[in-house]
Amino acid sequence: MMEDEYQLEYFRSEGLTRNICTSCGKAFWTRDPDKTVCGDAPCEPYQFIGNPIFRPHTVDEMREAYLSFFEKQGHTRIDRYPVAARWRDDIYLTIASIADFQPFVTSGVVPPPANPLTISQPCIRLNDLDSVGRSGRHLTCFEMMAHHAFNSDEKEVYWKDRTVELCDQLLTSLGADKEMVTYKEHPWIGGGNAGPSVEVLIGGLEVATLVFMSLGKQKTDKPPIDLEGTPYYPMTLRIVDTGYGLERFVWASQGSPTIYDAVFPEMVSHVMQEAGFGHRLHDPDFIKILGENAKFAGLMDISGQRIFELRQKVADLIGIPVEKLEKMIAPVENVYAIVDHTRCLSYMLGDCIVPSNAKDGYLARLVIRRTLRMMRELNLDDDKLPDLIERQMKIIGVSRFEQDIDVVMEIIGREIEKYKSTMDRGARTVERLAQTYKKKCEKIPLEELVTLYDSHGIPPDMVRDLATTQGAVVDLPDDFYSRIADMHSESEQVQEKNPLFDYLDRLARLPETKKLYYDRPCSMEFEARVLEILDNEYVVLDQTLFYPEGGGQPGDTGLFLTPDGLTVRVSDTIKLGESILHRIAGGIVRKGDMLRGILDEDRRLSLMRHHTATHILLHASKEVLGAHIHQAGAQKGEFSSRIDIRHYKHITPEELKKIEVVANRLVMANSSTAIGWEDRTDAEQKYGFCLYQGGVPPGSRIRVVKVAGDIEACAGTHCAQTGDVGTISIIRVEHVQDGVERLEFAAGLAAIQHKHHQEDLLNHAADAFSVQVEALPATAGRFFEEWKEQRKEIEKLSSRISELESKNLETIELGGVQVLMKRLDLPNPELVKVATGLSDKGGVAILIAGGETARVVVSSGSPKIKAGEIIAAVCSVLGGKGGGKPTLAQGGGPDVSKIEDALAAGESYIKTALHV
RNA sequence: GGGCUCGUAGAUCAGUGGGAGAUCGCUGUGUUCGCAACGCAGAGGCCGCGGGUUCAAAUCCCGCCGGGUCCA
Repeated sequence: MMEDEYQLEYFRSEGLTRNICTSCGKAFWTRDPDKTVCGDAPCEPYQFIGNPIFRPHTVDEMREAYLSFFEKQGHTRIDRYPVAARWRDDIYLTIASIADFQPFVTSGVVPPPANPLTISQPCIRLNDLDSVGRSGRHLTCFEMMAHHAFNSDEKEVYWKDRTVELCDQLLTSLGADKEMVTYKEHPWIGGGNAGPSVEVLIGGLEVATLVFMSLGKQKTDKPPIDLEGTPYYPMTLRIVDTGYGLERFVWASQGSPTIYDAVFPEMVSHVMQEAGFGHRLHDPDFIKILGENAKFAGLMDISGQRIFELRQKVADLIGIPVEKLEKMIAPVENVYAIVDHTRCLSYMLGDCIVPSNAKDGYLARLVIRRTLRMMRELNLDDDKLPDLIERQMKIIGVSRFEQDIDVVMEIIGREIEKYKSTMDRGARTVERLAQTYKKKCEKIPLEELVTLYDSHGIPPDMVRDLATTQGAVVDLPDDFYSRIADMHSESEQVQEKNPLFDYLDRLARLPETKKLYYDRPCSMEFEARVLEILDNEYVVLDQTLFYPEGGGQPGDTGLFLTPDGLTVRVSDTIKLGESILHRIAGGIVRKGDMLRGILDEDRRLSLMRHHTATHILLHASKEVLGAHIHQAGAQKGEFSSRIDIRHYKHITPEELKKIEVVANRLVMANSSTAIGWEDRTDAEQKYGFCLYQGGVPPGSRIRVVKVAGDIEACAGTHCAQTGDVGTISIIRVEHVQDGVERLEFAAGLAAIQHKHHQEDLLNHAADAFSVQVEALPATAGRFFEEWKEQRKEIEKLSSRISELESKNLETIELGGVQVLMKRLDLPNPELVKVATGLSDKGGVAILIAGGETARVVVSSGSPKIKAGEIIAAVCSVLGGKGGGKPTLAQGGGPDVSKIEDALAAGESYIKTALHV
């Protein structure tokens, strides 16, 4: 597949030959004609440990060396993008440098910020979490250094030969020997795109991948190529997508045992000191063991069970028992992982991710909890985590982050508290469970472990450890986590297709609907010609003032006036493709007619006020709560609207009032709203990704709305001045999910209406107590207190009554048993007391209370008489049912007039039972 | 966004349709020079809220509110 793609003129002119790896069978290019293996793991072991390939560089030095090299080669240096991929709705985290430019640049909709360009993009990948710290080379967070060129028919920048040539020159500029480099052919398919690619290997380490993205699943006018049974079409853009691993370059430049030692020297030594084995850093035997371990780990894919194989191999080589090795290595691996994870967290939190139980916030929490778990294994106190993260942020450079370091510290502190309480709660739950199963002499079943993990977040190995100390046995299979994964994957659902999509073909023939609502946001009437009518339900016009649903703003409603003078109701407006559909409810509209359109003015104005108010509130929240505030969803309405914002704790009533005041100050400042279409790339560079609060709009140009300091890409209709909003009143705050707070508010007249509604509620409540509204809180409090006291008093009195009653009651003797049968109009608890007072002494009582319905209590102290059976007989006379235990039963029935008969039925039952 | 799970005394929790409970804490009291420990007595509950089913709901069903947790 694609063999021809690798016959580069550059390879030929430089004298490289194409060999086949005797180990893996893959083709590779090399300057050494005798080379037989491709140079990748596991075909070739690391050769650079203790024997660096490049001149020594720190992380910062290496990044600078790379970027300035490509700058000198005509590339423009671009600032890094955030690790939270807010410009995309398909991934949460930035996983590669090219992710910065997807989908709009790579699909050709938008020009790149520069061409060619170079960047060092921090990326986060959590796929190989288990290997981090152990393999010596895996990281959750790494910087992908890259140079990208975007080639089109109009502009050819450079392609394969130049890319490989630049790579060669870069490597030699860093001090590498060109003879050692191999280029392995590695066709690349992923994410709907494909193309030839080469992996760049040196000293047994893959340091870069050069991808030539040139094919896509999306249809173009060029003939397709078949790859693995799927047709791929040549793309309009051919993209040079390179990825150079910054950390791997630094590692290879230092030749240290692991990547972690090279990348985070200060952090590794700090955490080692904290964990109490810092002295080992200078122990040559220990360093040798680490080196051997890393070399073997480099040759293996260590996941799951493979870690045991690795341990065995290294132990054999060094000649110590595997248990001893485990004891030495495992804590160091934890140190490495902690150091990696804390840097990952610095980027996540520094780039304003808020930990949560959903979405990207969950990924942050996952990493935090993993880190805490490993710290506990090293006996490091939880409270040391903020310090570690602070150190990392300072090493990276605090100015490189948007989030305030104090906020990051507070977030971490809160997460530690949450983790502690989850673990404490978990420990208690496990303890109880262990006792239960221990008593039953059973193993704790898998099912319980699944519930503990899935519903309570308690990892199974913790359950096992805790249960064992309680003396219980746990049934824990090795493939626990994959079982959980299987369980979850069963519940996948299919996405519903938009039924309107069927109209797209018909609409494609029509000209784009002219959007009058942008030019004349305050106009409410217009004339337009009918271009098309779909299924007598949707009307398409040549132009319209009706705003279609979008950005959380509902579509406009209103009327059409036809040439015949008839009115047709417009119940909704929807955008589909480049056309705007007006949904009509009945009425007759003909193609070609000129119509007069009239909006529901009050509704539309209210929606505009709410939309502008949404932007103002977001800005006010940011001012009060911090830089991390961004929108997690919003819905506008005519009478109230809501905006969901990311925040790491509950908004207090004081903060809420402050937000409301700030928002209303912005309203009163009466600043003008500025709205304009801007080039997407320019806007992103100018305003940052805060632009995308309500999702990412498509297209090369975006509509930028500036309201009171807030700048967003937004398609909605807005007030011309902030003062037009009138007033903003926050109705309530709601906690939607962890890390997300919902503000519900009303603007303009709706705020006044809301105030009226609140007043009505208060007045009604005050009327019920016959007091003034001002006295309401005190009065309600007093009533509730008195109610509770009186309830207690009633309880006391009625138990006193039942005491007195039971003293006065006359029993009869039947077959040696004291029997009481009586109508007694007392509440049920007292009936029970009277009855059990007798049955406790061996007697039997049948008590019936009258009222709306009859209530029966039967109590028996005699083994011969079952209360549950008597009650059935008694209640059936009363037309009802009842039941209970042999000693005590309760029931009732609607037929109050039959109480005497019911007592008689009870008596005859007892007589039969006692053979009297 | 989807799934699971929990809301009962100040705290931690039992209670699978029929008498609201345990442990700790709290108050008083006894023993003590005093404290601790212990003995005795007592206070403390809209069983999250609202509907429904039932003769009867803390318990079953539905909705809401509030926590927790796993996954994408």
